[in-house]
Amino acid sequence: MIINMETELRDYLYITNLYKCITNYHRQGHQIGRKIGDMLELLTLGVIYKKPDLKKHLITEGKLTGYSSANHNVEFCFFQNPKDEENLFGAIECKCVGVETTKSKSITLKNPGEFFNINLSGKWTSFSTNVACTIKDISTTSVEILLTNSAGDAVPTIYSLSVGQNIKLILDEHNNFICTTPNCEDMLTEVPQIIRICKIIELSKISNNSCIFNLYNCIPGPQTIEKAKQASLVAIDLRKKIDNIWNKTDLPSEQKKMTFIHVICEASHWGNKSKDIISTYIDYNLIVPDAIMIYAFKKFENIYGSEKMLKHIKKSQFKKDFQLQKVISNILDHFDNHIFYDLETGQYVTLTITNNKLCIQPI
DNA sequence: GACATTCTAGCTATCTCGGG
DNA sequence: CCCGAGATAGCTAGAATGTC
Repeated sequence: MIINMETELRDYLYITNLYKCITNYHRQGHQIGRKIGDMLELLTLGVIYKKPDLKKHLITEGKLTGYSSANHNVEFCFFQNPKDEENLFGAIECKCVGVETTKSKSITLKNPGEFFNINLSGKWTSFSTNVACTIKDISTTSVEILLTNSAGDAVPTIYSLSVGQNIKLILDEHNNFICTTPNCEDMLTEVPQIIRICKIIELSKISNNSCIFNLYNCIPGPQTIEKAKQASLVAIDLRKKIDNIWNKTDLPSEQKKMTFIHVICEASHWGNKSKDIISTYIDYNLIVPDAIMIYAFKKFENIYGSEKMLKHIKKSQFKKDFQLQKVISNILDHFDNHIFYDLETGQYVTLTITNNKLCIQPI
């Protein structure tokens, strides 16, 4: 199957569907975030391995020195002569920026009947959805809360939260208000639509008949712009060194020796300014659709189990582990090798070597 | 091979600034 | 003055590397 990108592209920022998937694993942000990056690299590596003429020029984690003398660790480097790492002609850098979960405040409540409010509204909404969370009962290990919402389109609901558990208040792209079950085990099913606002209520602890709630905001990757600057600098520094030009349009592409490709996932976090930066300075920017990343995580979960799967998501494992190579290859096949979606032309592309140069080609 | 150290890259807290 | 968005600064898990 080929993912129709119309189902994912929007003209506003939203919280990626991949977030729903990885939330189910209940891992720490750092831990799972790194693995998303690694999965993106594995898929990219899988594409390269399917092309023997690309693979034979490949060096992974190469240290490249730019015009400025700065060193850049680039995930995938292509040399005409890979043995001696001579004559660089291509580089691929992968970047992902996940959902940021920031604590907004901590609230302590003592008696049944006490409550706090959470507001879910955005610039685009003409109304505001107010959610009131009222304490019904406090036991030694759990708290019963009543949620009512001003939109009136959901009946008041009672939840029982154990210490450490959370519920998520969500406004989807059709302005539906949804509250997940405590410690939601399958957010993909519970929240089928695209999420525009997500706030988390977590029961932090219970002591002396009072309970403490932590409130979190979920924000779609505000630091994409920093990643954009970082990737752009690497592209420029290498371009100046190899082709002696600053700008990607300073030479016709057939006269350039080197191509820099940037692969991103969770593309819905990349705002216009971030996209403008990378498309100004980087030759090609390719998006891996959320649906492919989600499918890959599900596949790893099925094969390795949710406990052990993270161990298998790493590049160093890929080179020696033929089963892992097969898993990745099958994932790519499942999407008819339509993995990279070109940000600028809006079509799926594949990597090729043409006239000793790294190129992309529409498929 | 076990343990320590360093490094990378993604996550999060804080600061700043502008609009209401 | 408050709030929220954008920008910056700082933090940390896991991988890579070094040391014994």
